[in-house]
Amino acid sequence: MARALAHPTRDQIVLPTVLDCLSDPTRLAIVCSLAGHDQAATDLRCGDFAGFSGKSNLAYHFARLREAGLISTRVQGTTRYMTLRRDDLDTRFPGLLDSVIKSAMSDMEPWMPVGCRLVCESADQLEARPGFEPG
Amino acid sequence: MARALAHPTRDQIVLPTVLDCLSDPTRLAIVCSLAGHDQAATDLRCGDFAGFSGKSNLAYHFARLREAGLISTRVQGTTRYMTLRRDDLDTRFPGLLDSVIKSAMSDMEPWMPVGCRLVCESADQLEARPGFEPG
DNA sequence: CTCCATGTTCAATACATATTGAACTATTGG
DNA sequence: CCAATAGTTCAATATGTATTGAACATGGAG
Repeated sequence: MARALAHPTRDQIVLPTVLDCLSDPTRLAIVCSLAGHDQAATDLRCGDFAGFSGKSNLAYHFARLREAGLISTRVQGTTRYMTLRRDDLDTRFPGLLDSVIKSAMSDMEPWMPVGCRLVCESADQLEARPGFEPG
Repeated sequence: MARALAHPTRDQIVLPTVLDCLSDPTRLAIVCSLAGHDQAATDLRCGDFAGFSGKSNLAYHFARLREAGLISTRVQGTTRYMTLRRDDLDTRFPGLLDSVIKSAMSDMEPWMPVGCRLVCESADQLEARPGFEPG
């Protein structure tokens, strides 16, 4: 069921909700990972963030990010691929996402959840994915 | 007592805390008011935000803003004058404050607490202040 | 000194949040 | 069909948050 998940429209995205989403260290790290992955060949799956927290906790955070309009989730089989809604966010709040990500990247150490570097600093695990073929 | 309130150092300011502060509609409105008041002759007092909420609730929000490093509070007699820590924030998180404020200003209506326009849209009350003298 | 205004502190409340583990629902592959 | 995989949903918990009103502290004005 629920083949297509509910996403807010561009103009349903509201600033306080977005900021609240970004204020959580785990979610901020997720967003940074997605941003750093922007031009890669594949989107990231839930499982790629296994180092961040437990599965059920990740599902919770992904739902919050999706409902706030920060990410879009594409369902494909049993896996879900996530993308940052860059265009929508840049249109709605110009410059916001860039400055947040840049600020976050410059000093993550104090607040970043353990295991984030797995996704942030390398794409090695991508090649380790079953069925992965480089572009 | 407590002639000088505790303020965090510039490098003690952390991104998630700042975002969390800005994610509350009341605090976001306060910050916007302070930003819009930047080049005026006087700083804003607690009482200038009376329309936002009750006194004790405002004290709570101002403490949060101060402890997060967003505003600095100068005590003078029984009144407290507030300023945005623009330089510190711009140094620490370049572009962040501007984009947040610009985004907030562009569509406040949906989330802004009642009474905000009192401070945002006019400076009439400044002249109504006891002892106010225009520059 | 006494009144008044400004703002804080405290206790109580109602509510939201992040995190956990266990149970459940698909979907894929042998 | 069977087993494994990916991820959700639910219930429980612990903790943080915003908001309120009443009581308190402090400084200025008559």
